[in-house]
Amino acid sequence: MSMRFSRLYAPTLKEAPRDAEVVSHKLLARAGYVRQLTSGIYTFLPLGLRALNKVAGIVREEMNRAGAQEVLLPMVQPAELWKETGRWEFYGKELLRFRDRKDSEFCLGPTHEEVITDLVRHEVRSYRQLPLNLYQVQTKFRDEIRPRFGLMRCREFTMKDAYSFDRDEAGADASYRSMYDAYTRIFRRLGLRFKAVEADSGSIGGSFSHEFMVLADTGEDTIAACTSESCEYAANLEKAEAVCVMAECGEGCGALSRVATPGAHTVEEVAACLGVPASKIVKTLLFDVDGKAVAALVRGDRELNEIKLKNALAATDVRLATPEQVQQWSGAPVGFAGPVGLAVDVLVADHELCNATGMVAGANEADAHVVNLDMARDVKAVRFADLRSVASGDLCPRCRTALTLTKGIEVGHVFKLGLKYSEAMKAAFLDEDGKERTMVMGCYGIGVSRIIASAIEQNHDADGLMLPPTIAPFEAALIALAGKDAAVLARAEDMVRELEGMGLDVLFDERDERPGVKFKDADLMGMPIQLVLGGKGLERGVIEAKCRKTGTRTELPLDGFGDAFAAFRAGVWRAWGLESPGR
RNA sequence: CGGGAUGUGGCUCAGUCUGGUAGAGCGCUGCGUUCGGGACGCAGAGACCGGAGGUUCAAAUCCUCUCAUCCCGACCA
Repeated sequence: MSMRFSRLYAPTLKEAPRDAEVVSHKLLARAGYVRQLTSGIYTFLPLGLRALNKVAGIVREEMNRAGAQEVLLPMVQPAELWKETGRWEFYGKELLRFRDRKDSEFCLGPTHEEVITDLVRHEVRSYRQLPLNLYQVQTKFRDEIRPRFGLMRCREFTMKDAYSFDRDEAGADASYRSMYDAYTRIFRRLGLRFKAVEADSGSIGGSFSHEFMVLADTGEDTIAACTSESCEYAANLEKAEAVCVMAECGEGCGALSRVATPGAHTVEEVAACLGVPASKIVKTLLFDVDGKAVAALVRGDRELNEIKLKNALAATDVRLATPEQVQQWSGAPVGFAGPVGLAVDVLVADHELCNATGMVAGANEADAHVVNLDMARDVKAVRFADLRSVASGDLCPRCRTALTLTKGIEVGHVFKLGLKYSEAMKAAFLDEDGKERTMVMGCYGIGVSRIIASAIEQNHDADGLMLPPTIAPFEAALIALAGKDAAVLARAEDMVRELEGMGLDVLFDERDERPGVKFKDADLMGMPIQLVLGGKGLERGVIEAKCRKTGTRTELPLDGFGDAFAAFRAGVWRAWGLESPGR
């Protein structure tokens, strides 16, 4: 397929819109791929849509190869289904709700577990119909509290979501594995540098999950990965297990006593005031957890991980206590809470504090702390759990090598759901023995529109986008520097047809523009291959080829162009870490 | 929902402090010259200064309210 530049609706901008902050948003807007309509909602222009469709195409191929079948579920969903699983109440404000003319309640689908489970429970009755994996590429709507980062965190976005139904755990595990493998193939084919990591399963629920992260410094998520060559451990920071190096037991210390620490609220201030390292301080953080007062303790030099706290308490809502609550529970302003004599419902501490002695903690009164705190001796009714976030250099929970932290953008997520939805919605079948059993589910998402943004976050330079050949709207841009030279234009036309014959999508820049303008536009738009045909080149029988990613330029002979180009093209694909283009 | 910022031709911005009736660059239209890395000259078109109310002889500018967008935080595939 080819397109003439003069007819392409791709309004490029010399300057990025004021509101664009992240690189991908700036460049997508400048290159004429997308326009923002309102906060978190974008229009896809022809180039953007072509890229989106290229990604979706690869996703479809690999999903189909893995045995999944495509469907299209409604975006508007009735409240009844959501009430059945309890998510009408739990999903919160992110679920955009509205009423129709008959005053019935509906929502815009942020995800489709309810709808798919409803479909399948009506149609699947026998073990013979399982396993089943259905997927769709759909527009989702999530009324994010704060959409941001352009296409990275939208309210309206394109997602591929798949749902598997199996007769038992073993089957569900096989489906999960199959999707995990399909995702690995998909992201490889897309030419992205990515990593699969263990993840918290969040509000979707379920027993275990992996996220697929595109590695980019601008990512919102932090990944903890093992640095050992032989170990594959990698996890989202929310999930990464901390290895507890226990303090030596029975070291003993003097009696608990109170000391004045005027104005020392933070760990740093207390450490400076008393001349102790932060690791000898017990940081006491107060939370309102489902309405209960909770104190969570971690070492002063550690960061509390709220997700871990939430999971440790099997809670649904965790929020930091307000200053008023802190005053009420600890009897002191923020900064002076400590585990001794604290009026809270639940006291949890990180494993690391289990045998700690000689610690410093808040005294639960203004401007005072206690010293010589022995956790085992002085703190009663405390539970221990993994509460802290791992830090760079911490030990890998698998192999005890050092961990490293990197940033990533979540572009895919596979969950093993288990029985959560099938039980709530009674999705059951009869097995060989005529016994009724509940289906075991999994769900698998890919952020299709987010992939475009993440590809750019990962690949761009001062001149514009650089897109992998599998994502770019056109694999090649052919620039004809014709001027008044009709021969150049005619030869370029022939070349477009030849390239199409080789299976390429070509953007043919036949505009009567100055060369500089055409070069700038081509670089900005990021097509992986640029071909430049000019009058002088035509005389000499050559055409210039440039790889957008590496900047490499080569002259290819017009005589025998096909073979020369095929070799050049293969080199471009290799530069992207991709296997040679199939037809 | 807290904190911060910004709304002025299509785009990026100046003008606001110190009120006097709107500017620049880019883009756009026409003509001419130019033509391998966002050319140049000449001539044009294009703005109820986010909205409402108020103060004033006079408001883009001062006051009040409001809407929108962006950033940080809380939150979230």
